[in-house]
Amino acid sequence: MARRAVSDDEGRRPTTIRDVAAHAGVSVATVSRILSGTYPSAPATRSKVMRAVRELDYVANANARGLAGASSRSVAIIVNSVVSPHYAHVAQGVQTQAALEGKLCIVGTTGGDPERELATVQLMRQEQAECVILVGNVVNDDAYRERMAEYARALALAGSQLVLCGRPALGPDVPALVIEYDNTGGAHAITSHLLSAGHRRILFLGRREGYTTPDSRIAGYRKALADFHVPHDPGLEMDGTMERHEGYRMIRERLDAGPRDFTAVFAGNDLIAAGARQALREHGLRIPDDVSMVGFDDLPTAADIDLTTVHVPHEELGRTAVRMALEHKRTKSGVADHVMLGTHIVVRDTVRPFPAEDTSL
Amino acid sequence: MARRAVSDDEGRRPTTIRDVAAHAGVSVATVSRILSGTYPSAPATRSKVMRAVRELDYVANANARGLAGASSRSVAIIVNSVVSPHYAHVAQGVQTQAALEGKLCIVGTTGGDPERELATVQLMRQEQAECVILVGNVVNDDAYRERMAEYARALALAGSQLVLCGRPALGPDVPALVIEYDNTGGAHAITSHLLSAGHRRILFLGRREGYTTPDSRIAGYRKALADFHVPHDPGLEMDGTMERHEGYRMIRERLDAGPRDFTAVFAGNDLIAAGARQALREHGLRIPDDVSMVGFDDLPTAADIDLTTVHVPHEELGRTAVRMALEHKRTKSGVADHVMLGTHIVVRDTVRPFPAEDTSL
DNA sequence: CGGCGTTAGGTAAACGGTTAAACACGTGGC
DNA sequence: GCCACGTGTTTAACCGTTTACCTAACGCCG
Repeated sequence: MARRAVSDDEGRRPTTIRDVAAHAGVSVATVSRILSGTYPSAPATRSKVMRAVRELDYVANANARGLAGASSRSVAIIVNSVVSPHYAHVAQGVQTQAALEGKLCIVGTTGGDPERELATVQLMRQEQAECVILVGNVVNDDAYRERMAEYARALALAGSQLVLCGRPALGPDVPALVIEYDNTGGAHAITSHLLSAGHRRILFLGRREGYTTPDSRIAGYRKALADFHVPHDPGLEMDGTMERHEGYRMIRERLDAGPRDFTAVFAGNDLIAAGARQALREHGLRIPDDVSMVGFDDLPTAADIDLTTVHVPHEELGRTAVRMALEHKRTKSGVADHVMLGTHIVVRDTVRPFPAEDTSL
Repeated sequence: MARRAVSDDEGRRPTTIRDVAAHAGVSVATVSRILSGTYPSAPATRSKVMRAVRELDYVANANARGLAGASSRSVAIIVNSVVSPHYAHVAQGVQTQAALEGKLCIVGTTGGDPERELATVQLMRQEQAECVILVGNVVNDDAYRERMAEYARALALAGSQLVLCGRPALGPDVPALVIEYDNTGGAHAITSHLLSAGHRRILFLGRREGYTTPDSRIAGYRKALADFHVPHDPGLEMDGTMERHEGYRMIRERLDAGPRDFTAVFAGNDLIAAGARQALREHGLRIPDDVSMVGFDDLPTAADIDLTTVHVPHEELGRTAVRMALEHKRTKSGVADHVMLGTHIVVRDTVRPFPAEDTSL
């Protein structure tokens, strides 16, 4: 008794495992076993089944499979935006490693809105994602952190795993993995690079109090100043977000406000650097002849403008996130749950020595 | 009769709709109906249920939901690579529109390998994606096309929908939507821009015979030459893929091979342009003073290097793909199934007039 | 006061797989 | 000749929802 006696060709029900079983003359269970591969089976049966699968062009229904308890699911990644190169490269790493492990990758974007981020995590929980990877910069707020910790616990309870990628840990007993990279160290190194070249008035572009990434970058900047015994002038730190046009705006405003009072620029990331560079050039200032400049991230754009910058292992960040999450789920919490990847500076051609009038070093 | 009498706190089964029903003192069906919202319900019952949901932190299992026939599923996008800006921007559009329609977005990458692309489509079919969006450049091969047509039919049969985004149609009776943009027109326009400025020897970078995107761009280039009665010199077309380092290589090889025999460069896309620009500068050639240059795509990098280029509506491409697919599924094939989005040139600062010695125009 | 439309909620059958347990069927040991 | 055994397959019980169908309760009117 066919479920549908009508013979309309259009809306025909897709082939199920039952159809395959019938076509091959075996039971449904046998087909399932042979397809999962995880069971002994007679070669003759096997080939019968495979032929049926091919002839009917059968593919298993992932929903049914997931429901029935077969584990292979998917990996979720949540980013601010797909077009931002920083996120894109991490996403690429996640995608690569996920494919390697035979899982697929569902992405959500938040546009930087913590509310949407929280909501998206819930969505991924619904979706039964094997792990949920949260990437990058976020507001550093207690209430937010507490909510996220709650979600981490909910995910763990559902057999999933929260991974924080490029952002600090939530707290000591929150079941989340953390993959960081050394923002402060990188910022310290590249600021030192400028200081060693003799620069003393270094403009920092992209401060944003209460946001994890700029906060730790500026911390490295300040520490380097202190190490070189250069007095810290808060007036040299400009507020702004990590976008190209913000870099443009900040330089613009600075130069419009009065005479130039800096010899070098530390852009919070390479995008800001690109925007800042354009504004500087529009003001007739050449890099590095008139002003030295460094950035952060080592995005492709840095190569275009020959920018000395800090290399961040974006793809490895993403790959490691997936690898660790899956590993952690296999061997229940045997491995480390917090790693810090290194950064290093990439010297190109945007820094010139500056003859220090005051060699207090 | 609890499924598990053991009281281990760790591996507790996640809460199901049954738990919610029990906790609220109603039946499972009622909970389901109230959560889907699509049913009358007494306010009292409603609030009881909502409270239970909140107290138990319940989220529905998407697999079960999908299995049981609730339609809201997900949108799949398949791209060459997430980090390539071209794909990233389309992906952003897809992601945006999907979120707007309340669906989430699963992505697959192919690395440009047709085999992997085919495999990924199968994966998405398993996953019950509402539509499968294939983005961008691909080999133009009959066998491949036939296989993809097969998959399009399989998807349609399973209630899904194949969408080709930025690539030509498969054939007249293949159930696939096509969202294209005007490669040939854009290439024609920007080549004309160079020709109008007096350039006659225009080097084309990034020919790749049998690939849809470069093929149609070079077609526009040739047509513009013909329209201006400029003899076509195949020696001015250089083979290469659409990557930055390829642009660098091509210029490098050209200039190493002999004296410069072109006054302008048409880079197959902006990435090639960026690479080519670097190679030209290393040879002491300035843009646009010594050599004019144009690109294609209008990626962010084009703004960095002030490149005159062709704007492609990447995000809109992605958004339209999702919108049309979903629309098409609602109103069975009422709407158009093939649209061509326009392109236009963006004039920046990489083209200078070239005093023509031969004004055959 | 009994019949009836309406409304809110319950019952149970799918959905398409997986998998533990039962089973059929030679095979070799005693 | 009987039994324990291993191999390959089937049977049937789930997995967590949705939803078609049914029922209880409640006015309302003749």
